[in-house]
Order: sequence, then structure tokens, then C-alpha cells
Amino acid sequence: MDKVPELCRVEDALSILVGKWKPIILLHLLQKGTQRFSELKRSMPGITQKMLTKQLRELEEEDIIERVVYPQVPPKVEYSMTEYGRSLEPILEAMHEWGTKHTIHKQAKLDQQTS
Amino acid sequence: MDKVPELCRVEDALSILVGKWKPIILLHLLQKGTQRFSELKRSMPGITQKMLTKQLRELEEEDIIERVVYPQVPPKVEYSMTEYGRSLEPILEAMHEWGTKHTIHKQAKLDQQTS
DNA sequence: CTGAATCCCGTCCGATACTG
DNA sequence: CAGTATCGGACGGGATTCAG
Repeated sequence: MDKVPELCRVEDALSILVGKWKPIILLHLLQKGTQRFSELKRSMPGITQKMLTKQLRELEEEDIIERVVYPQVPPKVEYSMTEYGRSLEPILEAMHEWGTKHTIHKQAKLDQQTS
Repeated sequence: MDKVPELCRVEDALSILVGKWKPIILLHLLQKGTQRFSELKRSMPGITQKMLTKQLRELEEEDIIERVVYPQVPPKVEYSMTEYGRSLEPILEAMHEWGTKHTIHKQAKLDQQTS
């Protein structure tokens, strides 16, 4: 880790993962491979088309995912992780693991207070 | 990684790191150990007292940092990472490393477009 | 020195409706 | 099917002021 916090690049990684639906979008693409817009939407109950579009566009902008449009009727658009995007997987895994422990940690704290 | 994105805990870890000043606060505490409120403030030009207080409170709430008040005049308050909080360090390091590469990646993309 | 209390603005995000 | 357009609420976060 850089000795100078002012020059740290943690924010750069963070800014890409932040967004109400980005982590879950990435997990779906990592686990299922290429997905159509409608498949992603079905996988995420509660998300609106507007939000899904926006988050996908932002991830595409950072080269994390790839968007392929098939010029046909009805339209077909496929999304997939780029090879570069896959380099985020270890971080997502680490966060998932830590998050799982944290959930337990918080529960233990609650139990302790209640007892 | 969990095979079910719906049950993923990435967000839990993310929610703790997110906040305009949290990563840098954590880096300062990790690198310098215990720090007084005023020391942290001096280390982060641009942060307001309100924001520093708020972010510290939120981190304290999650057991990531510890707050010790010395009842004296003038007041003295020291902050430090908890042992539990230190478990976040690998994640911060991974994000810093990834962020550094991403900065280079973006620059390469720009150069390519310009050429 | 270490805060708390206000005011205020920009952005995120949801709901809804419309389109090629 | 895969979007775009518009409206509006909620929230993060900055500037400033007051207090123990």
C-alpha cells in the first residue's frame, strides 16, 4: 500500500463498484457469462429499465463490460464481462467473503446486547 | 463466491467503505496508528469538521474504528482501528492495486484515441 | 479542541409513460 | 426487446455558525 494516502487509488476501484445495482450486475455476468438485457432485468426484480441501462452504460464506459448490438427486429443486445473486467473478480470475492463475516459479526453484537 | 447473486454480501462490505472520506480515513489510521481528531483533520485538507465527525461515527458504529475520549480541557479524542477493522486492510490494498492499474488502463485508452 | 445544529444544493434513484 | 424522456423525492455532502 502506498505510504501516501493522498495518492491512494482506492477511490478509483470504489467508484466503479458503487451504484445501487452494479455489484449484482457484475456477479450475474461473471457467473452466467453473456446475458441479454431482458435476462439481466428478469434476474433483478425491482430494477427499472432506466437504472439497468444507466448502470450498464457506466460499466461499459469503464471497459468493465462489453455491449453487443444485433441489428434485427426485435432488437437483441448482449452484455458480457471484458477480460479486463474479470480482473475485478478477486475484489468482489474478497468483499463478499468479508461481508459474510460482517453479517455474523453484527448479529453476534446484537445477541450480546440482548443477553 | 456464492452461486446466488441475490444472497451476495458484497454490498455489506461496500457500504462500509463508501463515503467520500472513509477510505482515506482508514488508510491514515492503518498507517499511522492512533490519531487525534485534529491530526486526522490536518491530514485531510478540504474535509470539514462535520464530515469528519460523521464518517468517524459511522465507522465506529460498524466496529471498524475505536473512539476514546479523554475527559479533560481542552478535549482530547483519539481514534484507532479495531482489530476487526484491520481485517479490511487486504481489501483496501487490493482496491488500491486495482485502482492503480485502472488509472494506467484509462490513460492507455486515451493515448490510443488521440493517436 | 471536538464537536452539534442549520441551511442548501447537486446527484442518485424510483415511478411512469413513450418509442423504434 | 431495448431502450429514452420527464418528474420528483431522498440523501450525501459542503459552508457556516454556535457550544462545552
